[in-house]
Amino acid sequence: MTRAKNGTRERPTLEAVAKRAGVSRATVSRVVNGSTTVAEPIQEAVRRAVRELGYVPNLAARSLVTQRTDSAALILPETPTRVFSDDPFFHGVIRGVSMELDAADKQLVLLIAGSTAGHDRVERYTMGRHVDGVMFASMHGADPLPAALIRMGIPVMCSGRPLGRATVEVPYVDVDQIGGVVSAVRHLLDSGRKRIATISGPQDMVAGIDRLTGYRQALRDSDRRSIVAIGDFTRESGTVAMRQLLDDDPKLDAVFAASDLMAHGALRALREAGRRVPDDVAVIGFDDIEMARYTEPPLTTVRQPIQQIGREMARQLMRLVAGEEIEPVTMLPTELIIRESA
Amino acid sequence: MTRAKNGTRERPTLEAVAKRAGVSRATVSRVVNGSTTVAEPIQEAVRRAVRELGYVPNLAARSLVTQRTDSAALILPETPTRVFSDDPFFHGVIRGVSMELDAADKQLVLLIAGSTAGHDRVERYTMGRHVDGVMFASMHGADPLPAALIRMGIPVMCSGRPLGRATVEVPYVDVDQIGGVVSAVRHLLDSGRKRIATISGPQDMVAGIDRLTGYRQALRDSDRRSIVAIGDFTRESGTVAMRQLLDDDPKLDAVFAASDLMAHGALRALREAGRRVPDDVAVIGFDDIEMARYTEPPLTTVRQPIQQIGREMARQLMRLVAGEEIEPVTMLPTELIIRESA
DNA sequence: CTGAAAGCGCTAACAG
DNA sequence: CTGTTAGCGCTTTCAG
Repeated sequence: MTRAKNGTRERPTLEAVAKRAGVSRATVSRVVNGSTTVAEPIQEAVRRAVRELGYVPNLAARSLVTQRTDSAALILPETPTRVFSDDPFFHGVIRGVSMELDAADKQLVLLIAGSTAGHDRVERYTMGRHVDGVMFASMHGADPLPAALIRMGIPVMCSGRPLGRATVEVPYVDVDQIGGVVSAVRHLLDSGRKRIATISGPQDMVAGIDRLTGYRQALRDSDRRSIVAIGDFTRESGTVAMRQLLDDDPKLDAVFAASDLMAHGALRALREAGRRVPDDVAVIGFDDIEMARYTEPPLTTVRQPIQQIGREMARQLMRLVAGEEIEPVTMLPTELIIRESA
Repeated sequence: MTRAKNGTRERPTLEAVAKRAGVSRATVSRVVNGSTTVAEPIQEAVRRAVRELGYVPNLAARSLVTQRTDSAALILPETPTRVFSDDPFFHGVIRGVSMELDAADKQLVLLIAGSTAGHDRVERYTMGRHVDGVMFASMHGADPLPAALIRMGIPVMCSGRPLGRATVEVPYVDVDQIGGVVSAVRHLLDSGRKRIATISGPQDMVAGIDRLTGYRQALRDSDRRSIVAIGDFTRESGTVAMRQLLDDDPKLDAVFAASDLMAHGALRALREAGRRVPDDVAVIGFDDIEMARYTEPPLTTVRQPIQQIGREMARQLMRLVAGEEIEPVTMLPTELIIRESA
């Protein structure tokens, strides 16, 4: 049997260390926090006492007075299943955020909140000032939490423009979604495609909305009509959407999919339907994930710097936490990567 | 420009709410924490004051006195890249932990610590009592942190037997690795295979060590000699190891890979070498990941209940946090799943 | 350069 | 049922 220690085991406090070292609590605090204004011999004595007692500062007590925790949260309002799917978005953002926070010696706290209960807990956790700042990735619909946190004075950064009319300004970093899509669709137009369809992303997510907007905008300037099917960014939904598109308009000769995963799914549906890519139908994706180079044929796609989104979010957040001013929106570039599929 | 609020914006405290509602701090505290021993009209008054002021409890202050945070950490000592690779282990454990913590209304705090600096931060974070308990998954080598936390009186659970001579007992949940491997190798022996090789996992991880032990143990009872190559659980390493194995012993007729991913990689190397599976060489993997059913041929494998590892870790941890006693080791069963590859 | 004193915001006896 | 009181463990003026 293992006996639960239950936290009740006496933990040495500053007081204890002070007594042992024969100094005051204030002095111990200074040494522990690296103040240089303490005489060397005393510093040594304090450090020995710390070591002997195994003293570790109580962070709750410290942050109660300093109002800082030296940690930041990244909130992913998704189920673990989706976070760990083969969509490399989360992976990239987390990597970027990690790197930047590492450099600032801040602890990254990852909060995954797929369920409603989870979302409520995250709200309590962040509003309760367990972290110095909060980042959001992959928001669905118009989540009121970012604005609520800002009203509480807690720094917030989002990846992707937050949906909903903001009563307060929520800063965010995004990539030039519309510009990227427009250049993709233009490429299709320029190469003489007549019937250009799109497989769009979910319309409760800003990336889904913006990419559809980009598609419509690019077609508006031409005389082509739009042909739309809705997916949810997954491979499977791409296949389903492509089939439907072929049903709707058997003569379509190009398709822009709002994610590489959906483009991959579309490739499969096209193959099943006996269409050759790019001869019969040109395909363009979005994201430039690793896999895009290994599909048959390799995917023309719009590259977005996912990892940099994470870095930029973290960097701006650190500035906010430090009390600096920042630009409310940071826009990162996208780039059309031309391969064999279009 | 967005002005940083920097946390300095006056946040209403219990005191403020109490004054506004015309009651004492204690009463407000009772209402906020759902005590029923407060007269209904007063409760209502307090709730209104809370609403009007937008009061949110300061969790640092609360946990300073309650000694609880209502959150638990799951530590993944890996880089984000590996955590988000196609190895479904992390995904499964996180899912299991999430579900169990959800049920207990505790916040899951995910700490990813690939670098040394990251590991140090995690140490400070957990030792500083930011969480009520700590879980470890996928430990490498003999990490001293679990034992250190236990000595501090912080409840700890590990997935997989912790390596290194423990000065204190670190409770863990594991699956019956050895039993699973033994049944796999027996299956190979029973079907008449003579030269059974293994692609083992990394030897700084307990899963890697135990599965190799199982292999050796099963062969010890027979007259077969062991043929070993070391991988690191990734698909790529499986391919490399299989090539080497074929070099070492071109006549081998069976291979046990310590993970399905490595088995998948091995399949590829075998195909390249012109070996048919299972006719020339039988292959067995470990994990029973989704993909195992879609390989060519489908993989015979040892199923381990990954998600349940997470659930069990979280459940036991909650008991420790509650001050209950638990069994120091929880063993979960494995099961040989026979498909076409062996 | 060091110590004393005053809280940070909250909960939990203990009285009344 | 409600208010008073006493800290939780730490940092930070302010004196000395």
